[in-house]
Amino acid sequence: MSLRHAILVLLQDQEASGYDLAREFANSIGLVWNATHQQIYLELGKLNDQSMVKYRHIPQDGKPDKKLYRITDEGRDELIRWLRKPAAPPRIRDAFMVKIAGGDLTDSASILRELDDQGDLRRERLNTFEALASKLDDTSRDRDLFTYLTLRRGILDQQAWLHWADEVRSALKKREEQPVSVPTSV
Amino acid sequence: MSLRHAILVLLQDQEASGYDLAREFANSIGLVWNATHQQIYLELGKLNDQSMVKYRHIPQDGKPDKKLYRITDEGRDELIRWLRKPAAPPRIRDAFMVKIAGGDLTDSASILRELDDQGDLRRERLNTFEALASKLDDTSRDRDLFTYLTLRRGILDQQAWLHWADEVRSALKKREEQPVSVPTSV
DNA sequence: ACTACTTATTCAACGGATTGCGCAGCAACT
DNA sequence: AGTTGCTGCGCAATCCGTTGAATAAGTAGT
Repeated sequence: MSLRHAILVLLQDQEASGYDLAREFANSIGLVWNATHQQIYLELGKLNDQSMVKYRHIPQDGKPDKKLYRITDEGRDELIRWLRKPAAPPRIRDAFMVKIAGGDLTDSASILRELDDQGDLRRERLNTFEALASKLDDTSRDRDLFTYLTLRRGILDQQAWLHWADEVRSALKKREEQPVSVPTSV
Repeated sequence: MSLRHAILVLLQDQEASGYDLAREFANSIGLVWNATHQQIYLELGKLNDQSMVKYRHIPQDGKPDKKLYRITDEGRDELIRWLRKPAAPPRIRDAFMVKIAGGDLTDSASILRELDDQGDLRRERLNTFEALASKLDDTSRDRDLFTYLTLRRGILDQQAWLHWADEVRSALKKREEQPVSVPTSV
C-alpha cells in the first residue's frame, strides 16, 4: 500500500528516473522497503496519472531516453497526509528464518553453509552502510539527520543478525559434540 | 511463495486448526512471517487439495466446529525439498521506517509519539519472547533447539530496535536544543 | 569476435495478499 | 440489556507483486 510513499520520499530531494529509483531501492531504502523495477515503473505511471509526480522527457544518445520524475505539490500533500496517520505494521517474509524454525528436518552442515552465505551478504551491507554513515558524520549529519538515522537502523540490524549467527554456530557446534540423536542426513 | 512451508513447519509438531495457526502467526512465527486468517484458510485448502495435509472434523458444542489439520508424508517430503534449496531473500515492508526516512516533513513531536507506541509493542514482544526462551532453558533446549534459536532472533531483533529508538530520541532532543532551521508545523 | 553487463523503459500473465463481508454462538464486562 | 471480544470458518473482489520477456545501444572484459 505504500510503495508510492517510499517513492515520494525519495523524490523529495532529487529528480530521478525510474531506473535511479530502482537502484536506490536495491541499496539504502531496500533495507526498509524493497521493490523491483517493474513495480516502480508501474507505480510511477499511476502517480503520474494522479498528478502526484510529473516528468520531463530527456533524450539521450548512446543510452536510451529517460524520464526524470519530480514530485508535485499534490504529491507532497499526499505524502504529508500519509505521514500523519499511524504506520501500518511491518510485513515480514523471511524464508530463511522459516527454514531455521524447521531446522530439525535438515542436516546442520547445510544450515551452516547457508548461514555463512547470508552472513557474507549482511557483512557487505554493514560495510556500505557504515561507509555512508561516516561520510555523513564528516560533512553534515544535521541536515540529513533522517538519512543518518535510517542508516543507523540498518547498521544495528545487520550487527544484531551477525551476532545471532554466531550464537547459532556455537549452538550447533555444541550439539555436534554431544552425541544427541541428530538426523544427520535426510 | 512459502506461506505453505511456514504452515507445514508449524504442523510438524502438532495437529492444529486454521484458527490455532492464525494465533501462532500473530505471535511467535509472526516475527518471521505474517499472515491473516483468510490467507491461512486458503492455503490450508490448497494444501489439502494437494494432499500435503489432511484434517479431521471436530464437532464442538458452544464453539463452532473445527478442522484439525496434520501434515502428511507428501507434505513432509515437500517441506524437505524446499528446505534443501536456498531461501529467497527476505522481503521487507516497514512503513514506519519509510516515515522516518521522510521525517523532514513531519514535526518531531509526532515522530516521538509513534516511536513510543512502537516501542511499547516491541518491549511487550521482548518480554513474551524472553519468557518463552527461559522456559526452554529450564526444561529442554536441546530438543527444541531451533525453536530456541528462533526466539533468540526475535529477542535480539527487539533489543536492536529499542536501542535504535534511544538513538533517535537523543538525536531529536539534541536538534531541539540547537536552533537549527526546523519545520515545526506542516 | 564474442559475451556479458549497464542504462532505460514497458507489457502481459499469473499468483500472492489484502480488504470487506458474512455467519454463528458463547463469555464477560458495563 | 447491550456492547465488546473470542472462537471458528469461509467467499468474492481487488490490488499488490513476481516472473518472464522484449527492445535498443553502448561499454568492458576474455
